[in-house]
Amino acid sequence: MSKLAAILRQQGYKLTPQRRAILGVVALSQEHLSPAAIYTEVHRKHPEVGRVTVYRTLEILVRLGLICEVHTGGKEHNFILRAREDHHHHLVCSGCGRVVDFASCHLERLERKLSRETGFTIDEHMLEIHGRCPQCTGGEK
Amino acid sequence: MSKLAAILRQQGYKLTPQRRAILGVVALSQEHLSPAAIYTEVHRKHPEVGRVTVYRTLEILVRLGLICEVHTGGKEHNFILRAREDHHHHLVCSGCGRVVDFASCHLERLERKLSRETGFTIDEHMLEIHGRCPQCTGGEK
DNA sequence: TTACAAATGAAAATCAGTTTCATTTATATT
DNA sequence: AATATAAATGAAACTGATTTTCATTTGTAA
Ligand SMILES: [Mn+2]
Ligand SMILES: [Mn+2]
Ligand SMILES: [Zn+2]
Ligand SMILES: [Zn+2]
Repeated sequence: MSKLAAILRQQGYKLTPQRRAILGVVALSQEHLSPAAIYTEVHRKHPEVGRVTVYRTLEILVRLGLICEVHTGGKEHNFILRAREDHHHHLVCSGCGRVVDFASCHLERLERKLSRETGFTIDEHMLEIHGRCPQCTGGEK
Repeated sequence: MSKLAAILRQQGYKLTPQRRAILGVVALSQEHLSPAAIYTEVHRKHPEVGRVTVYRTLEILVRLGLICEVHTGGKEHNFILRAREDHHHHLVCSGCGRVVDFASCHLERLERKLSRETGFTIDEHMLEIHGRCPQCTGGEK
């Protein structure tokens, strides 16, 4: 039983063949994946898995913090396995979708300032930087 | 003739009543607006303006760099006049959904460092901070 | 005026994602 | 193993924002 499956089980979710299949695809991919891409991949080996189940499984994985969304600018949602660090940010290439992780962001001072000025209690932040990777820079879109 | 209208004209776009109306709404708003919100506002005074024209005009304004998109996390696109600030970020209350805007984020050094290390050309960043507003702090999830 | 490419909008299409609901199934309990 | 049952599933219908199509209108230059 995979790591993800074990966590799902432990959280009280049933371990269905459909979920196993989806978890397998998500866990093995190094790239960020759209629900459609996951569906296509899963469907190849397990034609009994429906699109709705892909969406629902992704929803659970996000809720449990096992995957996170990558905002790529397109109209589809994109998800990627969450790394273990608590700071996990993305540098996304708007040309090819390539994603570079980074962890340092030095937002502590900004957060303290905002907290002081607004009275908010700060829990977390989401930071994404968009640009073009070396291969996509130069070649026009 | 407004500033925006003049630029449009100068770029070879025809100055239609519909575009004047849309430009007026966008130029006067201090907030970021969705196409639907702009349509509603414009439609009040100029019922002859259709939704499609709102979308098409916004597309032109983005292309000319006169407005920019604000990523709010919702499903609608949101746009705001470009002139005002380069940076537009959100502090979001996870309790009640209240949103506070802020502009300073001091990510220049981080962006330079990432650019140097990865070879990426940096275009923009999206920063969202989540927490609980004064009214919601103390309450449960 | 005239000419005509540009612009418009009603309607239809698209497209990702969500909801509904009748049916199936994983798992805990006998 | 048999049973009970809430959870999970998927086909189909729906949603809501955006896009496309295309017949008609219009701003602008000549
Ligand atoms: Mn790239
Ligand atoms: Mn805002
Ligand atoms: Zn961070
Ligand atoms: Zn709040």
